Amino acid sequence: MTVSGLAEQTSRPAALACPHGVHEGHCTTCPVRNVSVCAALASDELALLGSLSEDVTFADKSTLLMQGDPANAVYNLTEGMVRLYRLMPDGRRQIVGFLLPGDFVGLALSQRYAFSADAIGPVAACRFTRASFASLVDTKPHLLRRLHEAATHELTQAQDHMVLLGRRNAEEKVASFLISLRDRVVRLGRSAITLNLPMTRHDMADYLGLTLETVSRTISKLARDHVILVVPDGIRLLNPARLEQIGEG
Amino acid sequence: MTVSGLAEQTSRPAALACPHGVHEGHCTTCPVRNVSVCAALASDELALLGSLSEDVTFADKSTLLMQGDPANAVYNLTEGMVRLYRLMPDGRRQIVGFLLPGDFVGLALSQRYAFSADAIGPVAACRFTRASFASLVDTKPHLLRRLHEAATHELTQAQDHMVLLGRRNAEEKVASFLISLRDRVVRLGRSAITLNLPMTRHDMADYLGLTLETVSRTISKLARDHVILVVPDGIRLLNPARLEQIGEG
DNA sequence: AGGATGCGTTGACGTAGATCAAAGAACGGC
DNA sequence: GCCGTTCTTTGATCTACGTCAACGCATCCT
Repeated sequence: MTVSGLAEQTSRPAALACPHGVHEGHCTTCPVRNVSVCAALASDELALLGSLSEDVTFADKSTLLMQGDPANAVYNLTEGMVRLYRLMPDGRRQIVGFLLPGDFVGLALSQRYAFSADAIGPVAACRFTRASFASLVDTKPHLLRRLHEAATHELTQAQDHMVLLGRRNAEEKVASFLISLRDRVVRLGRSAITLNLPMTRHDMADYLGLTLETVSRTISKLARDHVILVVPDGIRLLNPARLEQIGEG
Repeated sequence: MTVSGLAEQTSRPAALACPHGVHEGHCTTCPVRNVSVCAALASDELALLGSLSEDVTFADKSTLLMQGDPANAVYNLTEGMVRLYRLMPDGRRQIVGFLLPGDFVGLALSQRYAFSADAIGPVAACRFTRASFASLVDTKPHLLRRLHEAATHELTQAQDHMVLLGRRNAEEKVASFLISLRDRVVRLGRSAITLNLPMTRHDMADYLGLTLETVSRTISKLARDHVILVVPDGIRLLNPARLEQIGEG
């Protein structure tokens, strides 16, 4: 599903943007050029980082890593979307974040993963072994500094999300979810008025502390009130052949 | 108020305990001996850190720092309790954490504070200027590493709290709040069966995403069910003179 | 002493959102 | 094509928690 019509917001500074101006916006094709670390690295380090990584892909719904597993790898997303979540023993799930291209998974450098992660649709990523990543970090203080900044930024976002979960109603939750996702997508250099939502209502609900029915009703209401415009299938809309079929139908 | 009777839990590892075994448990009298950084510091660095800090106190309800203010200082709590919170424009509040002795405030090393902090009861702390703390960190990679570990640990706790806020009911929220606070106090070397709760019902509610009435009712219910034992005033209970007065009354 | 203030508890009642249920759309497999 | 599965939407109903209100108890101030 795709929604559009979100009012433009004063954009927050791109916290992880490359201060060298070497890269135009985010660089998502290769992790060594990813803005969240590139700025701290010299060219020989970039080469080293590149030699340490390998490209991997994940199918829809496949698992990148599981909560409690030994943290053997660090991933950098290059294509697609990933959900991070915690499961309670009785099956209740809390999604703690969605990852977009350019984001890292498993950066904590702790012994075990604190959450599970799986692919929403096809995903491409760069994989580092934890050992090589950790040893690289050990020898490059400025890289650690970047890492710490990234962790700090995540912490701020986590606090934002606590406010959302604890003190916002359903409509506010859905609205700020759409806006913050829109802002992140914009920072990747994508469209500001149309937003693709590859995750299910269930995913959104588990992210927002709601049920899938409430999410569905709330989105319906936002569309009814003309706050957003729902485009059930953006791909088909943009495909003339299929459009004709719709016209014929 | 004080509660007791919380069942013993398998204790989590003290993530920030001093691995050198130099200190018995937490050292709360002075920040330079605080376990969360001590392990990474040599004696000359400890001395330097000590010379950079100054002891300060805060009265009940006074403000240590405010969201959005320039982050000029880092504090290390030595006595008392502090609440960290975000305010929404309409006054709704989300408490994102309570600090105990040994905890740091303002460690993010970012330009501005991401939350407000104020004292719950009298508080003692050590204060570092941000500049001196940051320059010290700049020259000591291993200290930065400790800092990053601390941030990572906080992030894990933040995710725990998201699960609580998004997917637990009122009774589960209050129960896990009491248990996790108990665990933290135990790690400070204090009593495991009695827990002091200096914050108000309102504070707990704003931490747990509830109203103060629901918190009050839930605690009453836990006491009625003999899950916890509520001691309205532990100080007075332990004071023989006052006890006699109660006996006379 | 007496009034104001803050905090906690409890009751009565209202409601946002959960739960239960049904149906349709899209998709993949055979 | 048909069937099973997954996802979404919508309606009806229920309930956990919020809201409103009253009251008791400390503490503090004058």
